Amino acid sequence: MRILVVEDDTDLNRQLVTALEEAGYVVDSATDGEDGHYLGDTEPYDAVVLDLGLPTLDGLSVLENWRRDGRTMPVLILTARDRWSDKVSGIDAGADDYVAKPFHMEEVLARVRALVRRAAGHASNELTCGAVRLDLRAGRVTVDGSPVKLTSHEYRLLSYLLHHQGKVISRTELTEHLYDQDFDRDSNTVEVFVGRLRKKIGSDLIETIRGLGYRLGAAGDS
Amino acid sequence: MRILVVEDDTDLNRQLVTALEEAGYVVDSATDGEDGHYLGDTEPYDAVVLDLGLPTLDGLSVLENWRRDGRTMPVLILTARDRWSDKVSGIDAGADDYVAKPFHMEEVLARVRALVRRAAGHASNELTCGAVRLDLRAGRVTVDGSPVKLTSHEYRLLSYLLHHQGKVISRTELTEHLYDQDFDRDSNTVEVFVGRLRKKIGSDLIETIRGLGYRLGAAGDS
DNA sequence: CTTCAACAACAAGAATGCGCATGGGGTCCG
DNA sequence: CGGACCCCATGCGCATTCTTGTTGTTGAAG
Repeated sequence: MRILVVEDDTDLNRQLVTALEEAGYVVDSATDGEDGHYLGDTEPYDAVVLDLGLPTLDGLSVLENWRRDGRTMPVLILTARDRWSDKVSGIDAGADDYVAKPFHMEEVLARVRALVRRAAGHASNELTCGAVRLDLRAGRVTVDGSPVKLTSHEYRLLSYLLHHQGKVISRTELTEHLYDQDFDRDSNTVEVFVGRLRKKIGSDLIETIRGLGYRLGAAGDS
Repeated sequence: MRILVVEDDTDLNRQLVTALEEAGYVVDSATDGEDGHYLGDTEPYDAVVLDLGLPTLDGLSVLENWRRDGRTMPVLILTARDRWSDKVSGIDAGADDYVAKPFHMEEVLARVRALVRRAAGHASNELTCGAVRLDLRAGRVTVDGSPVKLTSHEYRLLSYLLHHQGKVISRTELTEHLYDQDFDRDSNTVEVFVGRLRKKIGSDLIETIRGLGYRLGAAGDS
């Protein structure tokens, strides 16, 4: 999962990025409204953490522009406790959730988790497919009840596939969501990881759709 | 575990800090309401000892502000014996426990212990994981029944991990809770202590989650 | 039916970077 | 002064990641 953080306070920005990365996300960040807006328009994020008070372009405008351009990724607004009216305008502009500053990092993480989850249409913190079960909160994976040890990239890949069960995921989509901006596109890294994952969780789960990509779950054919 | 003490009587403040440090906590302190409020808002404490009669900003207001900002750490109120009504307002403001002045230091320590324990979801004063047993009251650790001698930092580390069994704890989280404000973040001190602790209590207990942090107990992997 | 091209899976080596052990220097204590 | 303890820096080992090359598979054209 790939997250965008737009926050001008460099200190807080770094904190957010660190915490999100520790939680297993791939994170890009911007410190002003224009950069943030550009990134959100051009890169496919699974969620955005957006501060409202930003230089060069106000957070609300950023959000409004995104929505006008048809960007639908979930957005978590950071707002000062006393700026209550912002919340109302934020709702109008298309925000999905709020956290008031100052906040507990834990709370932001929980809300981001919920946003990503909901955006993919899941209700619980556990994703399952066949014998595979992934606990988002503890970051733990089990197959048939017995725990499986995954490296961080394997975990991210599985998490993304589980969030989009039944959908055909192209290789480009995977690289875009599993890596940050600058990544060498022509390499078969993804295939290698799919292979490893299959070896660990069973090869019948991830289906290859030749020429298009991969699909997890949903025994349907094409 | 990291504790915040807010108490304007410098004498009492020092006593509290000393006693808590001797009990194995990392302690920050403030002598007026504003400083205290700021610290509680910005640093991640595991518990707070809060006097009510404070200069610049009343203790109750400090507490109310914290709660309104979503700070959920347990707070132990110090209140004068004859100000009974404070207790009621304190409950409303979100306090977790009380001690009436004058008090026995032992009582404060016991209550802080209980608060930290409950906040982590434990009922007893003994934390165990596998063969390791930690007695919070006596500050003693045994492995397979035989006592183990830990230095104060080793003890703090183990205590924190035991309080958060099964959770992945990042290095940043550890430094934040095991050290006070000013501490050089980029050094491998934490790893050194994890290494020492493993040598003393057995290396199979603390699991390394590469790139994320450490986890104690819960044999599951990810 | 054969051949060829495109694509995917796999294997194995190379490179990166993380985590760990070790030892020195500093500080606080008796 | 000596000892215990803590912090920090260096260097090594190894897990993880990435690349490269080869083999296998599919589908269409000759």
